[in-house]
Amino acid sequence: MQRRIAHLDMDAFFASVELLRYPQLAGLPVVVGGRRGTLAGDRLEDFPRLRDYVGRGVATTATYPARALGVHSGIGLMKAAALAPDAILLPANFDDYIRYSRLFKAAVAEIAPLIEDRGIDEIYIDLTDVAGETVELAQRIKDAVRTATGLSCSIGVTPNKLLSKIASDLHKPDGLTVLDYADIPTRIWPLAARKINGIGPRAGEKLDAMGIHTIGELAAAAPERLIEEFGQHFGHWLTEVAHGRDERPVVMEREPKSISRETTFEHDLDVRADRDTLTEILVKLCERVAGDLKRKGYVGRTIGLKLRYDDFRTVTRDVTIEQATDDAATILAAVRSCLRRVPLDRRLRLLGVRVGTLLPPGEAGPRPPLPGENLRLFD
DNA sequence: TCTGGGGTCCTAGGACCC
DNA sequence: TCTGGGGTCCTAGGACCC
Repeated sequence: MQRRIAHLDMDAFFASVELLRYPQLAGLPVVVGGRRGTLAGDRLEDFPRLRDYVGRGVATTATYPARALGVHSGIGLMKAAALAPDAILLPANFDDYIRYSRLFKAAVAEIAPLIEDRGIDEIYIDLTDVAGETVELAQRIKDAVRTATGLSCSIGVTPNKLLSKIASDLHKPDGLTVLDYADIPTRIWPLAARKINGIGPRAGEKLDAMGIHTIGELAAAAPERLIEEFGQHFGHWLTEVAHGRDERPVVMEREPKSISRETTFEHDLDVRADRDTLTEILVKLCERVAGDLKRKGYVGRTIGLKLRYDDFRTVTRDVTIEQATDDAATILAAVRSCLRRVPLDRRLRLLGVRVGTLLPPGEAGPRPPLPGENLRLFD
């Protein structure tokens, strides 16, 4: 039986939440990003402008008027300032966004409970067993989200997650798009291959170089050629998605695989001259990761260190310890052993700490045997 | 004055085991 | 002048996503 899967994406989520608080900014180019700062007053002329920003932040979200000027999420704020110097720059208020995220998800769950979380502003919804005609149902969900939050969203409904993700983006903002397999040649194939979730900048570039620009051209490409260029797994997947095939289920719960914290410094730090500062940062990162683990009730066995040099090269080292932990001092000791294995001949711009191989609450059983420990002869 | 922070998944080689 | 084959775990890096 054919499924009915929705993808719901909040429109310019962070920026839209900010506009609820500052309605006087409606219709203006607004960018959310940068380090936290405080706003002075409510008058329009008191809001900080992009042109005054100095630092290493990136844009998290931009309102549609800001996007029209070329400011998209992920762009460096200094670069964005060159494109839209008069745009208003607001610091992110994550507590607010989490609050609104819970509100919209709860509103959807009242109508359709089978929801998969895809981050703070996106969900998949399995509507297969929910009664009602598709367009009316999708409109009901949009209305419920608006009533609960005052915010608009875009929805795509199709037989699978892959197509719904593409469909929800087709008529943003405030979109409602329903597609079936029969629509693939006319609605999906003309789109750029990069529109497929999972084809990023690198794969997109490589496809371009192969003369494959649209999803239709990808569907027409010889599967053997794609496998030759991209490997068995990814190559085969490219053929499948180009034809709109995707059987992934909507999954409600998932155990986390790792928990991490990282920070980019205001300016690059020198390993010798700034060693005390770096030490302090690393200790704090370990404490924050340990706090996250405790709060969420996990322990982990793989402790990782990440660092990024001033030339943006990133290296990681990790070590697996015997006993899973959520203890800051234990994590720090493991991080220290990682630090000894990494070249420290350049200035640093980032440090990060990660704990993986997590055990869910209550499953922190006996440590697994070390290699060679279970020595048995002749069995 | 380029390029955040928190994640997942895949690949690939070596160690080790049966 | 022979030296399998399959499996898991560990580590490092990279692509990608929100």
